[in-house]
Amino acid sequence: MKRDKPKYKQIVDAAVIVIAENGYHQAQVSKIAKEAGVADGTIYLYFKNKEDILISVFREKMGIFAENVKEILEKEIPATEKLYKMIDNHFSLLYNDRHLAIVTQLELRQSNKDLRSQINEVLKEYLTLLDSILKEGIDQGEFEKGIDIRLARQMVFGTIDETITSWVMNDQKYDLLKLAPEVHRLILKGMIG
Amino acid sequence: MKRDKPKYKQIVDAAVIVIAENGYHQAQVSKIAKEAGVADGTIYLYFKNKEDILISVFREKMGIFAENVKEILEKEIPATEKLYKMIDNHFSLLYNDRHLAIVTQLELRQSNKDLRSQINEVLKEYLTLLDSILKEGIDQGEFEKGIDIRLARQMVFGTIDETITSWVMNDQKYDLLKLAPEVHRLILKGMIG
Amino acid sequence: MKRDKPKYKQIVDAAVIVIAENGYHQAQVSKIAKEAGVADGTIYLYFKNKEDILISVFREKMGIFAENVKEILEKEIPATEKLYKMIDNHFSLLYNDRHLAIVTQLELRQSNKDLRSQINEVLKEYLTLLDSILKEGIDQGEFEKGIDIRLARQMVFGTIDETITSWVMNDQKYDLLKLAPEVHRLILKGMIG
Amino acid sequence: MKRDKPKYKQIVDAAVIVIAENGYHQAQVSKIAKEAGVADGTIYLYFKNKEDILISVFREKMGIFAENVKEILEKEIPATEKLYKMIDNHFSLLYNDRHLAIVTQLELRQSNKDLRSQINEVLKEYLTLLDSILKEGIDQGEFEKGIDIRLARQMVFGTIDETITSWVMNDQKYDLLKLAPEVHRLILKGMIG
DNA sequence: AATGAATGAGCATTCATTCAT
DNA sequence: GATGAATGAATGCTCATTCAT
Repeated sequence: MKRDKPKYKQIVDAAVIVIAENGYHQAQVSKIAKEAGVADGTIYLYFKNKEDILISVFREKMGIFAENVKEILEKEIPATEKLYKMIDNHFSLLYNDRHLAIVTQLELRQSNKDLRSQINEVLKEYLTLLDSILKEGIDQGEFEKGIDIRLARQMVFGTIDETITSWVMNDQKYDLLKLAPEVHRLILKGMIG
Repeated sequence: MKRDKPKYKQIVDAAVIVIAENGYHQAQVSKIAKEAGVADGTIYLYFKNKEDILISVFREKMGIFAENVKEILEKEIPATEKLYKMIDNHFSLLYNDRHLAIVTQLELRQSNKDLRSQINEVLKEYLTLLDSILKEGIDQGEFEKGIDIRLARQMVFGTIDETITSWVMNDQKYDLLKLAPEVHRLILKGMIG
Repeated sequence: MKRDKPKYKQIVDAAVIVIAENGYHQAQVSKIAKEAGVADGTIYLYFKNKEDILISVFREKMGIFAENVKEILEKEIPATEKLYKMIDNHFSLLYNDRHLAIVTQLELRQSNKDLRSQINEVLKEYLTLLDSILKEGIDQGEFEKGIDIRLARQMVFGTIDETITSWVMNDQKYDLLKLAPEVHRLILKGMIG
Repeated sequence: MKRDKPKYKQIVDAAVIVIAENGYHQAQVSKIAKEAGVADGTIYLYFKNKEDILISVFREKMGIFAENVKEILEKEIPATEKLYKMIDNHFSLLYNDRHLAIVTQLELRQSNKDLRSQINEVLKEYLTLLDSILKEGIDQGEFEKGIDIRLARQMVFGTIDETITSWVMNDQKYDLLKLAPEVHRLILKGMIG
C-alpha cells in the first residue's frame, strides 16, 4: 500500500506546510516536491494528480479527528459530555497544528467544486459520528426529543467551524481552547439559557 | 455614478449567472460579457478588473441583506423576533435567487485571499448589525446576561451559513424556508430546550 | 486646410508633450486628446489615425529645421560657415525645446518600420539640403574633391545625431550648444587635424 | 550555466530570425518558440521573460563585436590601424549576418526605454574599448592632442552607425565592406583632408 | 524507483477607432 | 463640427503532467 510508504507521508506533510505558507493558489506541485525533498515526477508515483494530494491531506488529517471521536463515543459518559469532548478535540487538534488550521479553514476552501465534494465525502464520516452523539443524547433524554438531527448537526458543526475560522482569520491571536466551554454551553442551552 | 448605470447592473447580474452555471474558475470575463450582452472591453469601463466584478457582485447583493436587517432593527418588536426575521430574510433572499445562493455559498469561497478579505469587509457590516440585535436582546433581558457576543454571533452566523450551504450542496431540493423556525428555536434554546 | 486650423496645432503640440512626458508606448490617443483639450473622437477629424499624428509631429517640427537651413543656404558665406550654422541651428532648436529633443531622439524611434520610413521621407528633404552644402563646398574647393557625398552626409548627420542623443540620454545636463564648434572642427578636419 | 546549453543559443538565434523577418512588434514568443523548434513554455526555462530574450540577443551578439575589438587592441599596430580594423570588423559582422543587421539597426530600437537602457549598458563596454583606441592614438601622437574624446567617440560611432543603418534601409543592396576605407579616411582627416 | 526537462493549453486586459447623438 | 461610450482583436506567461533516461 502506497499510503504506508514513508514518501507518501512526507509528501502529504510537505503539502500542508507549502499550502499554509504560500496559500492554495501558490502551492505548485514543484514547490511541494521541493519541500518533500523529492523530484516533481516522484509525486506522481504516489498520487494520481494534484487534486489527489489535496484530498489526501484532508483524508489523512481528518482521519485523526474521526478516530478520536470514535474513542470518545465508546466512553461511558453522558452525550453532553461526549459533545464537549468532541468540541474540545476539534479545537485542540487545530490549535496544536497552526499550519493545518490555516489549510482546512481557509486554503482548502478555495479548491474547486469537485475537490470540495470529495472533501465532503471525507467529512461525512465525521458528521455521522456527530449524529451518533446527537441520537444518543436524544435517546437518553439529554437532548430535546423533537429535535431535527440534521439541523442540530448543522448548528453544532457550523458553530464550531465558524468559531475556528474566525480565530484563524484573526491570526490565531487568542486562546481558542478556552472557548470550548462557552461554545458547548451555547449549543446546549442556546442564548436564552 | 457608474453603479447607477444600467450596464453596471447588467454586468453584475450576468456575473452571478455565469459563475453559478460555470463555476468560479470557468467564469471568464468574456463569458460574463457575452451573458451581459456587451463587448469584453465594456466590462472595463465599469470595473477595474475581474476581481472588481466579483467583489461588486458580493457588495451589491449582500447590500440588500444588510438593508433589510436595518429595517428589521428599527421595528418595535422583541430582539428574539428580530433575530427570527433576520434568519428568515437571509433564507428568503437566497431561496429566491438560486443562482446567487450557489455563488455566495460555494463559488465565491474559491476566490483568493485578497478577494476574500474584501468580501469579509462587506460581511463585517452585516455581522455588526447582527451584533446589534444580540446586544439589544441582552439589554432587554431577553438573552442571557453573561453571553459572549462574539461567540453568540459565530453560532448564529455559523448555523445559518452551514444550513444554507448544506441546502445548496443537496441541490436545493428541500424547502429551506420551512427550516427557519427550528433554526431560530435551536439558536435560542439550544439542544436541551 | 486642416493644418491651418487651431485644433490641428493644439493636437500636435499636445502630442509632443504627452510623448515626452510619458514615452512613446504610454502616449495613448486618449491622453493626447485630454492634453489638447478635445474629445478622443475629435482627433480623427484632423488625423487619419494615430500614426498620422506622429508623422505630423515630425513633419511640423522638422519643417522648421529645413526652413532655417534653406535660409542659411541663401546666405553669401563659405560652405564651411554654412555647415557650422546648420549644426548650430540643429543643436539650438532641440536645446530650446527639451520635450521635442526627447521625442525626436528617443521616443519616435520606438515607432514601427512603417512610421519610421515615413519619417525618413521627411528627413530626406533635410538631408538633401545638407547635400547641397556639401556639393557647394566641393565645387568651391573648400572640401576635398574626391569625397563621397553620401558617406560625408552620413558622417555629418550621424555625428550630429549621436551627439544630441547622448546629450538627451545624459538628461541634457551639459551645454549642448558649446559643443558645436568642436563638432564642426572634427567633421572638417577629422581626428588628425 | 543555462547560456551554454544548446537550446539557449537555439532560441537566441531563432529570435534574431523572427525579429528580422517579422519586425519587433510581430515577434511573438510563440513564433520564436516555433522557429527554435521548442514549446512556448521551454522558452521560460531559459529566459525570465520576453524582454530577457531580446536583451540576450543583443548581449550575445554584441559580445562578439567587443571580443574582436579586444583582440585588435592587443595587436602591436598604430591606433589608426586599430581604428580601421574596428570599423571593418563592425561592418563585416553585420554584413555577414543580414538578419542581425536588421535587428540591431532597426528593430531593437523600437524597444521600450527599459530594454534600451539595458542595451545601452551592453553598448557601453564596446564604446569604452573605442575610447581606449582613441586615447592610445592621442598618447602616441597619432591623433590631435586637444581632441574631446567623448565627441570623437560620438563622431566615430555615429558615423559607423548611420552608415550601416542607411545600408540596411536601402535593403543592403550595395557592398558595405567597400565603404570602410573611406569612412576611416573621413573620420581621420575630415572633409577638408 | 526516481528524476527533471520539456510540454502546450488557456485568459485577463488594453487601446485605436467608430458612430449615434 | 464635436463628443465619448462602446467595441473586440490580440498575446505573454504559468504550471500540472509526461516520459526518456
